[in-house]
Parts: sequence; C-alpha cells; structure tokens
Amino acid sequence: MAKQSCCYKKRLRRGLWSPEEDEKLMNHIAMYGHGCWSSVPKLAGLERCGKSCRLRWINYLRPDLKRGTFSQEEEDLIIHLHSMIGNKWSQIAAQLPGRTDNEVKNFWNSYIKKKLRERGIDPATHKPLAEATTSPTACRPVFSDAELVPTMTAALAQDQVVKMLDSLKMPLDWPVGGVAGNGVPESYQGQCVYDSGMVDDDAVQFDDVHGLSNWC
DNA sequence: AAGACACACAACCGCTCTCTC
DNA sequence: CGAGAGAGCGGTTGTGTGTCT
Repeated sequence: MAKQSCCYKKRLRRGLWSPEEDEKLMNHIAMYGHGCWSSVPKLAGLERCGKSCRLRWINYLRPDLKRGTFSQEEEDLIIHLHSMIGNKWSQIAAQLPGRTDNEVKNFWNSYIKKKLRERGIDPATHKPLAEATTSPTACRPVFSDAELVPTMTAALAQDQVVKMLDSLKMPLDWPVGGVAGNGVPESYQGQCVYDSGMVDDDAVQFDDVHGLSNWC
C-alpha cells in the first residue's frame, strides 16, 4: 500500500488553492513572515500542510516573481547551465531573477526538451541525438554529483567555468570541498566539461545552434 | 457543436540534507 | 553520536485550457 502524504494523514485540504486561501497566506506572511513553515497553516487559518504553503508561496505568491514567458536570453542561459550542471533546477533558477525552480523545470520539460530534439540534440546530453544514443557514457552533465569522465582537456573546462562565473551575478553552489584559485572546485580540478564528443568543434556547433557564441 | 487530444502549469510525493536536542 | 523534525529538491502526476477533427 502506498505511503500517504502528510496532508492525507492530517485530513488537510489538497489540490488547487482558492483565492481566499492565497489571500490568507499572503496576509499572514506579509504580517509575520513565514518563520517555521509547519506552523504557518495553523497561524494563517489554513487547512493545508506547511509544505503545501511553502510551495504555494515560493512558486506563485512571492511578490518578486517575474512570471510570463521566458525571454530568449533566459532560454539560452537555462540550456547552457543545464549542459553544465544537469537537472539542478534550483541552482539554475537562482541565476534567473524572478524565476522558480518549478517554473524552470516545467519550461524545460514542456518546451526546451522538445525544441532540442527537433534540432537533433539530445536534451539529456546536449549532444547530437545519434551520438548520444550510441555512446552509453555520453549522458553526463558536466558536474554530476556522482561521477565525471575526464576526456576533455581540463583547460577548456576551467576556462568555460570561469567565464560563466564571471558572467553570472550569483555564483553557483560548488560541492563541498572548496574552490581553488582558478574558480573550479578542488574536487573537479582536472575534470572535463563533456566527454569525448564535445570538443572545440562541437562546442562551436552547439553555440551556433543556440546562439550562445558569447558564452564560450 | 462536441469529443479527443495535446500542452502548459500547478501541485503533490518521496527522498535527502541539515539542524537541533 | 544518533534520532527526529523541518526544509528543500527533483521527479511525477493532476488539472485546466486551447486546438484539432
């Protein structure tokens, strides 16, 4: 039997939020801040779990949310960051002011994935589809938490990362272990950006496709 | 006009991480 | 140091709406 959620156990409301609920949550946070999320629903007079309130606030009610369609620049940045760090939606969203991880994730799954496939690029690997399907080691983001395949020169990886970080207002969260003087985490020193397929020529090809020449 | 289908987005679920005791 | 609670994250599902037949 499937494990039931906290909302189910506590017989709390689920599903779409009503305007009244939104108002209660907004008023409460405007007056007191969210503090401990688990106590928010009780204090705000909502029959929701704290988790649900947090999600609603972060993804929909926050006043600094941009909303609306993604610009070409945002789209390019998402694609580029995804090629570097993979499905780290919260970190990607952190580079896009006013956007949430959920929004970025949905945009990726519903739009960018399809667009890349139409262009013959595997959205998981950012490589040509034919190559991605024939190479079992091809499906790797640059900085996956698990393992990295060092087949490209470290110099290119460092150069790209340093340029990216220079371009971004907010630095990415590097893994535990510290960052060396060149801006690359110590644990990634000498690692590559892509495996054997993504060398200079391919990088140019990728940029041409996505209009990202300014990044590399 | 109505049913089928596709798409976009909101919300939930389950897991991991972090902090506190 | 281990247990428990809370917060955060990524994957998945559900729902509303637009489009096509």
